[in-house]
Amino acid sequence: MNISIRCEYACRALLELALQDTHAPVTVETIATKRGIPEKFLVQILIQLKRSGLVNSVRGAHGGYHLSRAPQSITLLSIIESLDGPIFDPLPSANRVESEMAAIWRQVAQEVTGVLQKVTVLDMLSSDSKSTMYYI
Amino acid sequence: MNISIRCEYACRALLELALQDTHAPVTVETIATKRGIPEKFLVQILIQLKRSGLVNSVRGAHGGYHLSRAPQSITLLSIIESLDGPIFDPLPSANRVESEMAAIWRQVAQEVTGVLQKVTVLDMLSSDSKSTMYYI
DNA sequence: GATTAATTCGATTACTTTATAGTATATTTA
DNA sequence: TAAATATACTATAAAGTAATCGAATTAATC
Repeated sequence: MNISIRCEYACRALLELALQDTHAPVTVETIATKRGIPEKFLVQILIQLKRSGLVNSVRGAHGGYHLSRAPQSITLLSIIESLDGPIFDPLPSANRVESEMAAIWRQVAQEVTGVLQKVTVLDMLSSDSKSTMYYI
Repeated sequence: MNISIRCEYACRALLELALQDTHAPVTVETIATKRGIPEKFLVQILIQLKRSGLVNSVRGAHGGYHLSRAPQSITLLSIIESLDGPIFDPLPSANRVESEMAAIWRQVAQEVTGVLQKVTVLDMLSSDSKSTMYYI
């Protein structure tokens, strides 16, 4: 029950993109340097975020990545699911068809989903000291 | 963001112990057989549950494991933390002293903690078809 | 055409989880 | 006290996942 470092990196990257209110593309290298993320790892993360439709990319000179929609419409749940797949899935009862715990796991999963849906990139932006000077 | 199979096994074992309303000890072998858990793996799990004070053990002939307190006072949070340590800890920002996401992660961790604290072994028992005939 | 930068692919390293085996220790019963 | 029962502990193997690196390819701009 933890957040993978992939998700942490993804959130940091999205924070950096969210600072570009003009949606101007930011290069992988810039994000990696400014947010302290291994560049090659970040590439993979951004590709997944793109496949899930959270970001878009522009190739070639002056290219890079930018958010595909407004920060307040990108939830923490969508970020986590983009990288790790659906939360609590598969249920830990893989070896049995359906364990005696399945109903409980489904209930917990639903409540956690609710928690993660309430948090958006805009919320992250508000608590990010690096961005405070910009977004006000 | 999933539940480990250790937690699943731990919950199944606790369900089995909770069926013994007299708190009579149940052997590892019995639990393993009835709940489909690898026996030697279960031993490790039960030792952890004992160290956390969720169960007690009796050695020797007619020994085994039993709950240390009432099912409704054992929460899912305490089970998960007994096996995996504190949830959302360490925060995924291990490489930085404190990342720009730390505040958000703490907030999410607190809300998830709340969800897991509300579920007890008694709740699990209620949704376990194997125990329905007994606990009513 | 040269440059810039994303995209894709393959391979590798490190770590964690899951599972098994064997031995030691404690308790009960006869 | 000997035998049987059952937990406690240690070590390690097997499997799976996470994280990282390098090189070649594709696409856009200048």
